[in-house]
Amino acid sequence: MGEELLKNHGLKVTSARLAVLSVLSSSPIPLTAEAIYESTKKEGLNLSTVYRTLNSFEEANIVKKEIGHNKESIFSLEREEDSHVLVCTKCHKTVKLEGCPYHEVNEAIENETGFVLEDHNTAIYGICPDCQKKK
Amino acid sequence: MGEELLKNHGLKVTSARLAVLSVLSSSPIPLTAEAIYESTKKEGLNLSTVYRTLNSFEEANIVKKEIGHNKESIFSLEREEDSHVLVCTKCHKTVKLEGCPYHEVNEAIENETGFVLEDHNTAIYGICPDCQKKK
DNA sequence: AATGCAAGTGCAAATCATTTGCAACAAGAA
DNA sequence: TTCTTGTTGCAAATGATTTGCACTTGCATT
Repeated sequence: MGEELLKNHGLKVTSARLAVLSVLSSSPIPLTAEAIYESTKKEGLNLSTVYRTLNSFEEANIVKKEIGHNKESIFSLEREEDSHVLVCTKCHKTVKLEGCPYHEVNEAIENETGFVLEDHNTAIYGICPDCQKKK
Repeated sequence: MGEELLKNHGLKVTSARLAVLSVLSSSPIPLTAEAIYESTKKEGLNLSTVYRTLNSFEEANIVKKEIGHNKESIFSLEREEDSHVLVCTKCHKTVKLEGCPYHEVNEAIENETGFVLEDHNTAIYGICPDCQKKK
């Protein structure tokens, strides 16, 4: 399944890329390079290969790279609809949001200032109701 | 002038802290630890002292720490009004915004989901009108 | 003003995420 | 199959930030 995708984006089909792609496509939330590396242990990928793969994917617009809660990069497949996820910084539970909550606001800023805003993150961090109780 | 501030927050008054404070208070935009270090060259501070100072300041809620455009931490004084800055990623020109553009949206998300959102960044990145023309 | 102790500091070394140089290797065009 | 070029592994480099340790300083207490 990943083969098509890779070819369409002008990338050679390799087992490393297929492995990374498969991990990403089965994850509902953005992952760190490290996490992807762990999930591909069976394929025996090298961590730097994972990084290089993710970077090619990003250039090819197959994945989106954002900055995670602790400054590490996190990667997720570029999906059609821009869905956003709330992530609890305590328990890592996640909740999907419909659409992009910041879309209108950003558009307004662009119109008022003439700036073109950088693509924003799809992961929004906070503390979930359960973890608030556990306080 | 910084002495009061430090004491009020239960921090010892040291020359390092006063120096960092003075650099921060005369900057309209958030700075990296490196930049602060450079600006305090005359005082001969050690870079790790700058980091430690900034971290104490953050714990004491004197400064706000955010993630800059290239993943480095950037620090700014915690000012009363939450003013936001647009920063051009090409020329680094900055534009102040009035108030917090994301306030209502975030509140809505909190109400809908029960999450308490993490404090968000005051630096918003994009490309300014001039740099767009220079394309 | 002298003293004592906890907190602050400099320095060098450690750490963490990420990148890079280089040699070996595999994908896909010819 | 062969050739060219992109891809990978490995180990070492990098850059931002942190930390261990010995020394110094702020400041509360004599």
